[in-house]
Amino acid sequence: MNTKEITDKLTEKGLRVTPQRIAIFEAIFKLDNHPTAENIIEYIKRKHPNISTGTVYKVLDSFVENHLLKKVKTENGIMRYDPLLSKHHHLYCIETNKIVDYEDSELDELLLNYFKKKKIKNFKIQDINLQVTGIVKN
Amino acid sequence: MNTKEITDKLTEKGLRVTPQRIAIFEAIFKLDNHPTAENIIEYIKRKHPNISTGTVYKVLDSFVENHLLKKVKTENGIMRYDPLLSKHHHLYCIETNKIVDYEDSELDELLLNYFKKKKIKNFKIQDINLQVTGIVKN
DNA sequence: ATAATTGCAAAAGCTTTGCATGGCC
DNA sequence: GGCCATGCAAAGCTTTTGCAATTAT
Repeated sequence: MNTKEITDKLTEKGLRVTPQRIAIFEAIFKLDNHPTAENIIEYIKRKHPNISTGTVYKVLDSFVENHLLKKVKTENGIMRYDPLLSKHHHLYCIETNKIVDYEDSELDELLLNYFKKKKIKNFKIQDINLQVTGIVKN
Repeated sequence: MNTKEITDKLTEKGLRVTPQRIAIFEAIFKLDNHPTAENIIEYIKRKHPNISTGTVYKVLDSFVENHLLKKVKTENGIMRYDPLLSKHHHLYCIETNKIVDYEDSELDELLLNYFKKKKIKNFKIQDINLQVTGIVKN
């Protein structure tokens, strides 16, 4: 994801292109492990020491609203950010806090069929999300 | 769940029986909708105006550690508490913030079999949890 | 030009902590 | 009596907010 691609994505969504926004976008891809706001701020401050916390939070919110990122909630309540936009689930490593994306349409169909058959009363399903916790092996 | 039952449960776990602990346990059952710490505090203060925030958090932590409650993380990062201890999933209502328990062994088997067949590389599964978001209908 | 974005600092909101006091076993 | 739990208040941490100054279009 280079600067031109980021610029295009922002423009496409009607968002103004600023150095801060580009830096935040880059950081999320470079950091790669569903970073927290703090991770992002720390990373960016190396090159842009003046970026402010408030700005990063505002930009992240706006990216989530504009479907450029997804917000991922975690065990301890700290939010993390995910650039993978297609439907997917997450594997949570309880030892390292790593979050691994898990994408499989067979699983999604399985779940969809299950709930089609089961028919939960008094509840209209909008989204089904699997959280798998365990340990990453090496 | 009456006072005697609560007392027994606490004793069984080697926890001292105090009026605060009993009140907190009662509150969670009376409130019934996976209450937040704040919900619990507000409820208890009607009868026990002197109970302190710190105590409630400490007691809740200790209950979770001793497997008398489960902690439920939510969309916005505020923790909620669940007295249902058997394996189950949650339906999240995005309109009312209600959390409904969903228990079905057929679903659990389905998931278990799926992952037995799929074999995720480099990951040892400990727990599988489904989060279904949608709208409660009346 | 003008409307949106940034930086800064203050504050909010939930949760944790330390310590003296009090209560349970 | 001894140890554990409570109350209180302070502080911690993540996130939000308000506003003047700056910047993108």
